Amino acid sequence: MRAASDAQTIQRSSISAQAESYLRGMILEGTLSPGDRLNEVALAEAIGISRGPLREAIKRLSGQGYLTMEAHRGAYVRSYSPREIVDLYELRSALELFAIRLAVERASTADLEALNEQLKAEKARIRAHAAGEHSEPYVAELDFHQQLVALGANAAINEQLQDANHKLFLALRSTSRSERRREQSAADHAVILERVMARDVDGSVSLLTGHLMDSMSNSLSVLGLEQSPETPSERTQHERKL
Amino acid sequence: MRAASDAQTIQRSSISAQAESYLRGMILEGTLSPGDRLNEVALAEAIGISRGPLREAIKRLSGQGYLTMEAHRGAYVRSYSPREIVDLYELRSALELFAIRLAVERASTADLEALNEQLKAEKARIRAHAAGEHSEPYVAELDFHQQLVALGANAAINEQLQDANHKLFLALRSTSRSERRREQSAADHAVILERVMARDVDGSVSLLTGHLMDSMSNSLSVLGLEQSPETPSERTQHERKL
DNA sequence: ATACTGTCAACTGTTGACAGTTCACTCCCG
DNA sequence: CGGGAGTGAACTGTCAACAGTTGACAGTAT
Repeated sequence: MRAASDAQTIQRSSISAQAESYLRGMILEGTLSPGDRLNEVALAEAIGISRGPLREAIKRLSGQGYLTMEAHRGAYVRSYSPREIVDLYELRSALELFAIRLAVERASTADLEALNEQLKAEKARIRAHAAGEHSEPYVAELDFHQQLVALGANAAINEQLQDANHKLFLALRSTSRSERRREQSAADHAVILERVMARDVDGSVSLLTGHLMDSMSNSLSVLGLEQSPETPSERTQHERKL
Repeated sequence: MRAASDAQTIQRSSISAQAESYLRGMILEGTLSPGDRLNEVALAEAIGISRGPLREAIKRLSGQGYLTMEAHRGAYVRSYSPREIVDLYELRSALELFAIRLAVERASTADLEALNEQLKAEKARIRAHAAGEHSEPYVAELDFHQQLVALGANAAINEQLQDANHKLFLALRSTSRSERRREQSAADHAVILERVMARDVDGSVSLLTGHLMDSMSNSLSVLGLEQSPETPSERTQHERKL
């Protein structure tokens, strides 16, 4: 743990708020992995605060779903079962497919063009990173989805989507994505955005549907899971029809 | 406040967990209204616990979005602007419209029939309650949506939907619904369920879309708001097309 | 050797006291 | 008589000590 020094440097706002973002950072960046148990005294000492504010931060994060708590046994970094991962993908689909309709309706042309520029820049960056091997590109890809949905101008949906994306990111951190996949993904984005700029609701929705499906099935296969733990044929069939 | 006596009686699990469900109860049942400030010492004393666990409960509820916190000024019961209410309605639509597709795919005929029976019973109850004036029927209506979505068998979506419904319930508590509306709503439910039982995806989706739109526009007009605070024509147009 | 029971260390849950901030009220000055 | 700085009560933020629970380990009986 890099702990204390960093926390000291922040030194602003309430200690419990600091602890919260510090902990969230540790979780999101992988210092704390799913399933890990949080030892209060050790953590508090490492951060350089007392247990009170730390406990409050833990409670808040558990309210947000990043931690689970067992009575008298402490807090654990939440881990996700294959089923829960599929559920999260579906949740994400529900939000994005609705949001893209809103975006087609509401987004200003200027905003869309700005996003388009950004997309081009990212494409170039991916090529440049040919063997660079950062995990950034995945974050960048999430960014596209996030920003596209943001153009739907619905704060509640944005918030939920960001939450779902964070959790998926956690659940899938271990899986690395192939160069090939990344380029495909970027290409998909471009086509989707093109349809949105043309204000084509049905086209946008169907392209995004396909993109989300690909993304899910790819992640699941990398994890060594079949598409659908329960009812393979039905589930696939459903996704196709959507 | 009825406070201490009740809390004493519970006496199980951790005090902070007690405090949490106690507080959530007060919020959901209206003892605490949106905008109210929570005084820690007074609340703690009323419940009969010390401030530590109470603060933890507050932090957890704020993580779940029921409370907002201002530094050195305490916790407030979250209140919703008209815009946020519209956003919540859209979030709910996004979740339900996706979930009903899942339900059409996955729900067992037996489960659907059970829900159908329940619906009939409720219809009868609404008639019986002619001038009974309970707020229950609204809860019952939420129940239908909740259960229908539950048949989609996606825990993440269920959870988010329940959350959205709770928040809408809070935001709209003051508005009372006419007898006429309630019967219309129950009738809608019956038709929707009928389409689901026929495994008709498109029919279910379009009926549910209409039902959700009606529900939203009705609530907003009761609140004295126009459908869309921002761009009336566009927004309405969008909803129609959906 | 195995199963059961009692003990102990480690950790979480809770409390009351202390420190710092905010807000409202008062008092003074223009 | 109105407005602004000063003061104090009330409240939130933080801490360190205390109490209760859990799980593991060792010791004993079968």
